[in-house]
Amino acid sequence: MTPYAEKFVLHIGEMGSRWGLNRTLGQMCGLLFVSAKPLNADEITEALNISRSNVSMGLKELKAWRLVQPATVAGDRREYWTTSKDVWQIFQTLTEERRRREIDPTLSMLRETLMTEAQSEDDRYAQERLQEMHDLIEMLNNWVDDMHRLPPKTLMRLLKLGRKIQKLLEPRRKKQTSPKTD
Amino acid sequence: MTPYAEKFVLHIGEMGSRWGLNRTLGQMCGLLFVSAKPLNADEITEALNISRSNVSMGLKELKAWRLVQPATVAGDRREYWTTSKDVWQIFQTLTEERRRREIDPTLSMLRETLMTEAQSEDDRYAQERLQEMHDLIEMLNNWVDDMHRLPPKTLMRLLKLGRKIQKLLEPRRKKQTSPKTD
DNA sequence: GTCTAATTTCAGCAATTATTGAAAAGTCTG
DNA sequence: CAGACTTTTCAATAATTGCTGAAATTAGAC
Repeated sequence: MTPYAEKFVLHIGEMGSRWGLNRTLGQMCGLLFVSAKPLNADEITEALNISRSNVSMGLKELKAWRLVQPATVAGDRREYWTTSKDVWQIFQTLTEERRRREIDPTLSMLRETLMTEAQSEDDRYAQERLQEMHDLIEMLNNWVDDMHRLPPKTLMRLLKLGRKIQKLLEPRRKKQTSPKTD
Repeated sequence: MTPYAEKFVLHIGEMGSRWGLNRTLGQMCGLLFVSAKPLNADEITEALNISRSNVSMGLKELKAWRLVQPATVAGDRREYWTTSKDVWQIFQTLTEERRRREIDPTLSMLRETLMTEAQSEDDRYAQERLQEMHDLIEMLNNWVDDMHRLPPKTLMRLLKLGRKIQKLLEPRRKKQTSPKTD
């Protein structure tokens, strides 16, 4: 690994541990991401200075995260690995997987808890908070789903538009009573 | 803590560890969130069955995260603590803090690395990936900033609109050549 | 089938992270 | 400013998480 790539890979490793992966998983992703060609397990082992078995386990996990894909190299029986080279694609996959692993179980828990009856004044207060949390998460989920269904080009346009979007929204208002914008 | 709150608090604790906090920090937040009144450190200690010193350290960290606020109770010299009762507010704070702790340093690293000259073909390839990553993060950052600047009501309206927003976007197009939507 | 190269598994060890109790520091009251 | 109450700090330890090498398994070549 050149110093150029190394700096990036080490940093992404640290970030990985904050993104549901761990240091090694992050480094593996980072390495594959900046590598022009797919790498085999031995190459990863050497580049990251970790054991062969660690690489094997890491690849297994990254497969489960849908962050790496196998590739074949002609005339080589070993398995090679890549990531998507599209950062947006990677970001989406990461987001989807985290949602499945974190948000969905939380929603289930909230729904389940909200089904049980509140036994006291305190419970009723908690119930309200839980309901609000549930509704917010559900709204954000729907929004994310909706955005994913848009053609990527449209989505990018929308993101780049930023708050200018407000101008498209305003003509729809029936009244415009408030002079302040926030 | 009633069984009602307990289920929630324990779950949020587990989630906390995936959101940059840790189990205890998550539990403390969860507990304060569903409590109608501010709690003092001893009450937290008892509710969560952890040591007094752990609570003290936890509160210190949560202050740094801007997730808890001190409150005073008349005629009681001890310090009491609350969280915002507005989930959206909490979500925003969490997002801002994570950005400061995770995204910003990553952006700096990317910029710094992109400043150094590529020494090889491989470096040049890596450089392109880094540039793309940098640009995507920057765009998302700008978008988030922009959204925060909107009045909350408008933002909520926008989120609830989901992909219907596309319809507002389309009249602006000069051509409408593609019949497919994705 | 057998031989060889490649990959996976997993129990044990290492490293990291979280929690505690005891002691120190801080703060309010008269 | 003494005494009682409260909070904080921190070194020691507990718990968790990650990594390794040896052995087992799988897959391809002949």
